[in-house]
Amino acid sequence: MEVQLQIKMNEKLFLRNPEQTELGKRIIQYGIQLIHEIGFESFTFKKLAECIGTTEAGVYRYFENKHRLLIYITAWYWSWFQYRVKIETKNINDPEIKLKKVITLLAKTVEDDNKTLHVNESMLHQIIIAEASKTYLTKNVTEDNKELFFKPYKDLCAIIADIILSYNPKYKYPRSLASTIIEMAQFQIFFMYNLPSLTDFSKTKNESKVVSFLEDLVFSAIRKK
Amino acid sequence: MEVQLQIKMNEKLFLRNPEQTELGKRIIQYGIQLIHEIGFESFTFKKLAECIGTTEAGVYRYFENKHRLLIYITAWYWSWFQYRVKIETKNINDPEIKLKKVITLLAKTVEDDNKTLHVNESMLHQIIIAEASKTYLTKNVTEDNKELFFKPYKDLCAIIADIILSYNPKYKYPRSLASTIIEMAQFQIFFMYNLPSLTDFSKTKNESKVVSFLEDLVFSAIRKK
DNA sequence: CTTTATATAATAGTATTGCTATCATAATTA
DNA sequence: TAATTATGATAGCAATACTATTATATAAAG
Repeated sequence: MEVQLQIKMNEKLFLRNPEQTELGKRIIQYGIQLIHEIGFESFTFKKLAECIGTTEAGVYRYFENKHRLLIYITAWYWSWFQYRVKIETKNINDPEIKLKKVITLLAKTVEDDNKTLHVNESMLHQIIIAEASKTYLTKNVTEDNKELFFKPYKDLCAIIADIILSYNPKYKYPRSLASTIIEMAQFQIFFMYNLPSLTDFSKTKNESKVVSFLEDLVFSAIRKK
Repeated sequence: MEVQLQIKMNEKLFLRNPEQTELGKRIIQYGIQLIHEIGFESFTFKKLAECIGTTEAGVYRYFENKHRLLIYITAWYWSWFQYRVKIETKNINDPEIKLKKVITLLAKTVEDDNKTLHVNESMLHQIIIAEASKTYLTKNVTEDNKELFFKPYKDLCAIIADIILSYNPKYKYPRSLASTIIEMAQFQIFFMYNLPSLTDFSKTKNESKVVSFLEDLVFSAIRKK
């Protein structure tokens, strides 16, 4: 039996649904690969088109511009991540264990999930680390936010905030702590590999250390005093 | 008596020292203004040139490209910030008070410091919040890091890590906590204004709340248990 | 007081980026 | 069989990201 995973995406993110055609799927697949390879700044639709044997105009039929494509794959990632959180924390009632599970999921390298054929999740995770902040660090944040482009990210933040509150209902900053965990999971990994003196993990380069740091930080903050 | 502040910048950041000429200073002054106004993505040397009454080629004589200019002003900001930390924590021995001072400096709006005539620090702070991550989230990090472009940021991180250690010499993650404080001071403020559901400060929009959150986070983590 | 160096202005030019538009054709669907 | 739909092929255009050349004004050095 084969199980396949389909994620329902915000329709305003694309001009034509890339999940529904062969070319569309290749745009996503090789888009992820190319951004990973050369970085978002050097990435162009022309290069992507050459890479998948179509024309620039062909890619533009699916996405308004490369920034929209980045938002699309980022939103896809966080939706997928939320699904993982749900299945991985299923039947766990202890909020401490739940929270630890989430932190591990956030900071540890993912293996490619074969349920989504054209998405390499491991590569995607690396893109999220290096590029995802660029989706919202723009003059368009407010508009893009109104279109609900960041909904998957915000929903995840709300889910984590809820776990925090169920651990300690009196903790005053559940959402800020949630967004801190998410962002720092990405940033500390990026720093560890690229600017190691900004972390304490320079020698080992082990994502478990990031997990330990975040767990210590979070549970110190929310432990009932 | 007039006191003026000069910050010695890494020579590799520019082609010609902008501090030493009139045009150079205008490039910095109006560069900050224009990036603040239209965002780094829309910012071009052509627009800047028009804005200050020179030509595109004129600006290129000072900076290799706009990314270098962004690194320059970011490095300037962190150098200046480090100087502020030094004078503001002078004669304070208690590491707790020191750390609180640093957090306040990080998260609270700065007033324009008249010691630096051509730099509007308040505007610059807003650029740091929205654009500074883009200096290192590139495929060039490693190279740029080797050229010491991020030294001011890393030095500040080390200074904060030292204060953390003097508060609790046994704390295991002083550097990661330091970079977390710095990054989160910027991100929580950005979220508060632009994606408020990622924070707990949506209604008040008050930077003091960010300070409270960070203080709570930091001192919970480093308090001796 | 002349020579030299320095800073800028003015202009031109080129490759790449970031698009939009049009037309033809192949493959599906009604 | 007709009508969509998806793609391919080609063209074109304005903006971006530079580099190069020449002229001129000014300041510093001899």
